[in-house]
Amino acid sequence: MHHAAAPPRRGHLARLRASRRRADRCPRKRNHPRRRPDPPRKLSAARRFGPVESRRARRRPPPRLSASIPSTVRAMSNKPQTAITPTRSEDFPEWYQQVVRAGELAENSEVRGCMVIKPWGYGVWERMQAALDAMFKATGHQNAYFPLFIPVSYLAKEAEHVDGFAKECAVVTHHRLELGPDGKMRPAPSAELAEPLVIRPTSETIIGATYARWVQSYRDLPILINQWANVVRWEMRPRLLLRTAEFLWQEGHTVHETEKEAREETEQMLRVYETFAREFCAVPVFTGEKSANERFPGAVQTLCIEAMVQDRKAIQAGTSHYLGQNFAKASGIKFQSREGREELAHTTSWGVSTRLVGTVVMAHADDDGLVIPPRLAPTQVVILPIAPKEDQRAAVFAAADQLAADLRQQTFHGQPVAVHVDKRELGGGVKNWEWIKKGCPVRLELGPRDLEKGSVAFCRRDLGAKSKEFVPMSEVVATIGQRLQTIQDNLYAKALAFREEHTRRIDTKEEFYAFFTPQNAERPEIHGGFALTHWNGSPEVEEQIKNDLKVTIRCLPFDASEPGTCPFTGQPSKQRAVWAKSY
RNA sequence: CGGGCUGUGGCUCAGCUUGGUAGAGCGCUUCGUUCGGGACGAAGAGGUCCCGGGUUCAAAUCCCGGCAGCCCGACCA
Repeated sequence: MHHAAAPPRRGHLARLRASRRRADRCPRKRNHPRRRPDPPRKLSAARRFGPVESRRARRRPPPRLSASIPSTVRAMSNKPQTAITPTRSEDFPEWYQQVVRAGELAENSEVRGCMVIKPWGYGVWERMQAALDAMFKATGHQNAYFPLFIPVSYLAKEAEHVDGFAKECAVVTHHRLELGPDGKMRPAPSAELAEPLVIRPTSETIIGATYARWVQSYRDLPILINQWANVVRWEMRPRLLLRTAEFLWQEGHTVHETEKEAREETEQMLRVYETFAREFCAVPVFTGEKSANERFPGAVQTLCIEAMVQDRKAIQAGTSHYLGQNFAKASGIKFQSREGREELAHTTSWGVSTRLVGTVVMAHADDDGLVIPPRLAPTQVVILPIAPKEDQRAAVFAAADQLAADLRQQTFHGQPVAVHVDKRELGGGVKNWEWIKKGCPVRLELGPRDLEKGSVAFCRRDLGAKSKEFVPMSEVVATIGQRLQTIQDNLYAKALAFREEHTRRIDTKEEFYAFFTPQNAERPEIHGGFALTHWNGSPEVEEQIKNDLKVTIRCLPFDASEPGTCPFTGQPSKQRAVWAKSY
C-alpha cells in the first residue's frame, strides 16, 4: 500500500527503458546553448510494453512508435526543458528517485535495501541533528547510547510490540566465521549463539531493561534520555530515504512517575517536532493522534506530525508515543512511590529519522532539482566565479574569496552564513546546474563585469532555476541573513498554500470516493489530497476504506472537536479525521 | 512464500535467434577552442562477457548445474 503511487504494471522492461531515458538525458550531446527536449517516444515506449517480455521479443522492437503516441505525450515536446526527467506530473515516484540522485543526497548501495548517504545529504541530516539536539537539550534531555543488539527474548516481552516488528527483523545467530568445505566463508556451526540477537528495529525493550536497573525510587525519576542511532527494519520494498532497511534516527525514551507527566512529555516532544518541521524544514504539519490501527505496537497512544508532499500524499514525519505502563510491565521498571508503594512507571518514546530528508525533498524540490530550505542547507550560499580568460582569473578568485569572507562575518540564526566558493575548472553552465540540482538556496555569480560595477548576480533557488538579479555586493553582504530568511519563509508559505489548496472538508461518501479516485486508473495522475471527514471511530470502517481506496486516517487532529455525522455509517462522530493516501 | 525477467568497460545497454578478432552512448584522461543558461573538436585509457561444467577446430552466443540481482503478487511501524 505504500507504493500506490507507482504506475501500475511497471515491470522490469519499463525500468530498463526508464534508465535508458536517463542516459539519453546526458547534456554533452545537446545543442548549445539550450538543451533540446528529450524525444517523447522513449517515455511512451516505457509505458506501452508490458512488464514481462522476453529478451528475444525485445530484440526486434517495432521501429517506430510515433503513430501510437497519445497526443498528451506528444505535446510534451513543447514544454519547457527541465533538469529532471521525468517531471513531477509525469511520474512522481521516478522523479523522486532522479531528484535525490541528481541532487547528490543519497544513492542505493550494493547492499540490498540499504542506502549510501552522500556528503550533501548527510550535511542536511547533520543540520537536522544539530537543531533537534539543541531542542532536546533545551527541554531537559541528555544523550546516551544503547546496544545495537537486542536479545530475542527482550523483544518478545511485550506481545503487541513483537507482533509489530517480528516480520522485519535482522537476526544475528553466530559470532564467528570459518572456511567451509566449499571454500567459502560461513558462520561457524560451533559458534552459534545460545540466544539469537535481533538488530534493533527500535530500542524500547533494551532501554527498558536498562531503565529497570536504574529506577528504584520516585527520586530516580524522571529519566529523560535520547539516543542518536541507526536501526534496521528489513523492508521488502525499499525507497531511498523513505523506506530503507537501515536508517538513521533519534529515539527519545523517558520514564515518569505519573501518567499525567508522561502524557505531557509525549505532547511536548510532538510540539518540538512540529516546531522543527515548520521552522527548519519549512513544512507545515498536522498534529494529532493516530487511530488504533495505526498506533505504534505496544503504545497506549501515538501522536504524530503529518505532512503533505507534492503528490498530495501524506507522510508521517515524526511520532511521539505514550507507552503507558506496558513496557514498564514488560521490562520491570518499578519504583517505590512517595507513599512507599511499589508502582509501575509510565514511559514514552519519540523519534524522527532520515525520512525527514526525503520529506523535505518531496515537499520542496521542483522539476529542476532539489530546493533545500536555508536552515537545513550545508552550504547556504555558493559563489560561482566566472573567469573566462586566464588573466582575469586571479582577480575574480580573489574577489570571490573576499566576498566569501565578508559573508561569513554575517550570521543567520546566530550562526555564520555557510559559504562555499566553487573554483573547480568546469564549464560555467555545468557548475551552475550542479548547484541548482543540489538545491543550494543562494547562488552568487561573480564575473569581471561585476568586479567593475561592484555588483554580483544573486540567484534564488526557491524562485526557480532562472531567477537572477544583479545586486550591489555590499548590499548582498549586509542583507544576506534577511534574504535567507525570506527564502525560508517563502518555502513555508508555498508549502502551506499547496496543502490548503488540496485539503477539503468532505461530508458525503460519494464525494469522498470521488476525491480519492484518479481519472486514469491505468496510470493514476496526481489526485486527491487531505480529506477532513467525520468518522464513527470503528476500525472496520477504516479497514474498508483502506481496501477500497488505499486511504487511511493519518491522524485525529488536536483541537478539532466538532460533532458531526460519519458519512460512511451515518453514526455520530466527535471530530473530523485527516484522511489521505500515504507513504 | 508464489510467478516472471536479467547478469557484457565506471553507468545504461547492443551483440546471442543463425558460434568465427569485444561494441555503442554517456562518464573518465590529455590537448585545443569555449565559459554570465546544461559547449565543441581531436586523441586516449578502461572488459576474467556472473561462476562451474559440457558440446565444438572455435562459445558472450548452444546445453546442463549453480549463484546473484531486479520486477509483479503476498506481507508491512
